[in-house]
Amino acid sequence: MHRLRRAIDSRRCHRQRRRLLSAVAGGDQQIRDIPPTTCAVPWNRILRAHICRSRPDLALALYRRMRALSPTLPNSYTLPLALRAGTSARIASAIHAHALHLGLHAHPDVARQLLAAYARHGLADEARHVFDAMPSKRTTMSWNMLISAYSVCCDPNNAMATFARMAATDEPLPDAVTWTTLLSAHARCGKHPVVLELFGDMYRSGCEGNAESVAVALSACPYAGDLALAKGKAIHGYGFTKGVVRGYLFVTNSLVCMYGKLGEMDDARKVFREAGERNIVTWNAIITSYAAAGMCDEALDVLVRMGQRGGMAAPNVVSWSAVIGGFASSGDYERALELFRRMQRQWLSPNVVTLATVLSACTELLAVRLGREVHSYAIRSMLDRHSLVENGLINMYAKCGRVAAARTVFDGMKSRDLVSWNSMLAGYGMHGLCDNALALFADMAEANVDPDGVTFVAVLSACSHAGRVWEGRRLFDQMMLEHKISPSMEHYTCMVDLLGRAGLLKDASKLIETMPMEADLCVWGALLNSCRIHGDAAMAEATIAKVLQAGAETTGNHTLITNLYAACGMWDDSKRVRVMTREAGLRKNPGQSWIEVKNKVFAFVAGRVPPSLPGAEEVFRVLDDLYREMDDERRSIEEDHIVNVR
DNA sequence: CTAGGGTTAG
Repeated sequence: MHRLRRAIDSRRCHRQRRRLLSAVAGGDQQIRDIPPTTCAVPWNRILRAHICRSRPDLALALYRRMRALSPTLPNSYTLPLALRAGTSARIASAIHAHALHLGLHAHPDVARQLLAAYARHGLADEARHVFDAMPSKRTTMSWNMLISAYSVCCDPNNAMATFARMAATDEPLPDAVTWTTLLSAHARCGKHPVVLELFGDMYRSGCEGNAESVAVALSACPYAGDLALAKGKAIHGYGFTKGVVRGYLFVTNSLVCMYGKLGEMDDARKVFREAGERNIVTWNAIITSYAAAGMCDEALDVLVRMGQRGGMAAPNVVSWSAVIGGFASSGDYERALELFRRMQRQWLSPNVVTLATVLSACTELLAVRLGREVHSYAIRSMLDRHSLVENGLINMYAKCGRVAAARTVFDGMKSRDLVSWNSMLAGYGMHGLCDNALALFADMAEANVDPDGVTFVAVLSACSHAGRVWEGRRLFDQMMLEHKISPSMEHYTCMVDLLGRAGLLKDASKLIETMPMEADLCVWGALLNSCRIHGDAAMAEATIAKVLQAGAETTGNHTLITNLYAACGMWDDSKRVRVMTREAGLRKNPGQSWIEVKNKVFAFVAGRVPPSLPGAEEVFRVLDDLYREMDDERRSIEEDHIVNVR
């Protein structure tokens, strides 16, 4: 019946099809001249042709034209084709609406393609709706598409629940694709331990591991803690026995990356060398491995070699971002920024990840000017509304002292994630704007965003800088009782600082005693600093005894203690520790800084007058003035603190 | 003439 009708349609529409084809070949203007028709078949053929030639834009234009001529023209063949051409969730919903209008939503082909389209774009609720209403028997494939929808929208819990629902029904069994989809649902939102557990479940259920699932499992290995390398090697071996290592690019790439992330450069290089085939991802994986191992020059070298080889694998944004990120995380921010410039000179467009990396380098260098330049670049390339860039901007502006600019970015965001809130709060905290921080913290609760440990570090340090003991104590309790966050060393450091600065030295030292972990140097340092501020030599002495007893024989520790004695006016003790330090053979690298004036670099080493500094006397006179001003400022702030505590 | 799964940069 179907075939007969298609034959009749075909003959009736033959002439129309030819006119359509020539109109389409002539470009978009001529599409408007296509005569009205009552037959969908010729349209469908051209739609299919466009999709086969990977021109979804032309296919969609044709579909729009078709509906403009007559909304009832599309049939059960047209809608699946249009859905395949759809490039956004919005288009998928529009075609769904057309299907409902035409009464074709229950047609098996239409329903299946609707489910596929919703899954591709991660509209899980809509996918679920179509799935539940599907007329035909549920197949493994339709289950897989629903699970995939949850995977795409980063909802591993519902992916798992759907998998459980599928397992509870006895008809369609999960296959390798079902398992792989479930694995990737967890991998893409960072639930790496679950990925490895599920990979084990998959093996135990008797499902054959294939290249795709092995690739996902390998990508999760570097996050498996102490057993990471052992697990990675086990899965490597498993893949080998299944014959999915050699000749499977995805697995090769996953292996290079896994070994690289674990710092096993020899293994990473070995897999890379022995790979029969390489693509851009393979090259980027080896670049990333070098960068992760801190071998940034080697990473750059590979990138340059890629460029010289020419042809197939030219370096792309990922290659460049990886090298830039490598330099940035090794602390060489200047090199990172220099490479960012070089990348732009090669006419390669940075993307949101590149910008986020570059912004973090700007932040560390306190390079607001360059940061603003990156901001304007982001606006021009329309990347400024992406949360990754926005969070980077908030962080950059806040840490560079432009708190108002940071707030402008924050206020302009359409949706704020935890990182946005934490960056803004930390910005207020580090500039002593405690009231702003506390107000924003209240807004955060209002917006139903759950704070995490980082949030509390930000607000607690804001309180400690402003001497707000009562608020700080309340927040600390709230963190533990309401939010069930167990305090980390950082939180204790904040609290010791808060209590100590306010002069509550006994409370601070009592808190250290009741801490569930061994206090580290930061915690002791906070207490000692408070002793210094309040001139409590006895408490300082007792504290130092405890630090020495804890036996942290590091240079920094000795220097800290020396300075502390000196600050408390206990010069004899200060000298004693200094001698002790020298005897222990510990020497601190002297602090250094340098400035560039007219292409000449002037270096300053702590405690040493530069031999060839013109106008040294003048410099030191200005410095003395500055010190005096800073001291006055400090004293007035401390007086404020005392007033606040009372 | 036909759906679903995979690797790299933060």
